[in-house]
Amino acid sequence: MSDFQKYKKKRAKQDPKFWSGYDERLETFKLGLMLKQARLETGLTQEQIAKSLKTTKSVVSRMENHATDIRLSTLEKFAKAVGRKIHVSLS
Amino acid sequence: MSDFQKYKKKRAKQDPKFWSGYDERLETFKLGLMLKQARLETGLTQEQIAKSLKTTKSVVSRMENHATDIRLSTLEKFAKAVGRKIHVSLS
DNA sequence: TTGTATGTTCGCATATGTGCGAACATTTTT
DNA sequence: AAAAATGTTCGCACATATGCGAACATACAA
Repeated sequence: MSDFQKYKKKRAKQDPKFWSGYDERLETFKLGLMLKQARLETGLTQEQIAKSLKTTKSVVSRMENHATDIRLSTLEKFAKAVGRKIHVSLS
Repeated sequence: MSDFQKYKKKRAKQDPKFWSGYDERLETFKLGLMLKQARLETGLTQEQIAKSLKTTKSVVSRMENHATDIRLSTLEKFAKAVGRKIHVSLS
């Protein structure tokens, strides 16, 4: 079962209306999940990332979970901490 | 001569130090340029985009030129106005 | 040149993301 | 089970992007 499915199931239990058609929320969640995946692939904890970013673990957690909207600079910082780069494109 | 080169030349005349090695500024400029290109391809004016976004042309101009940092939601709005979608990825 | 459309820059007010610590929850380890 | 490590959530203060109008600049057309 993927992280995505896990989250969906768990969240649906707490809040049945969560998945009732909010595309935007889905998108922002997927972004947070992307960040989480990237972090997990490095094997680092949120606290280690936080230290690298000179911030706290609560900030990192919010990025991965509740970031409704996010600045490009914030994305770039996170990417740097996990040794990657952000790419933005239009299609 | 590309838009990029045009801008560089013009800006260098006004402010000789502008291009002295600020990668981040270069990146954000390139993002604004990407937005501008996308708009020009549609043949729309900034004011038309602005109307579509229910805002003013000054806002659109800033996005294309001076946006140092920018929110994902702002990018998405602009993309929508030019009939595109934003894609964000990590590499 | 004179006007007209388009684009840029400038404060200022407002909205909202960000940084932080503390309390709590969850998972893992011993 | 108990402890330790890791992750989540909540307020609050602060930083900064965003929205706006007005003045100015630039490009194009009559």
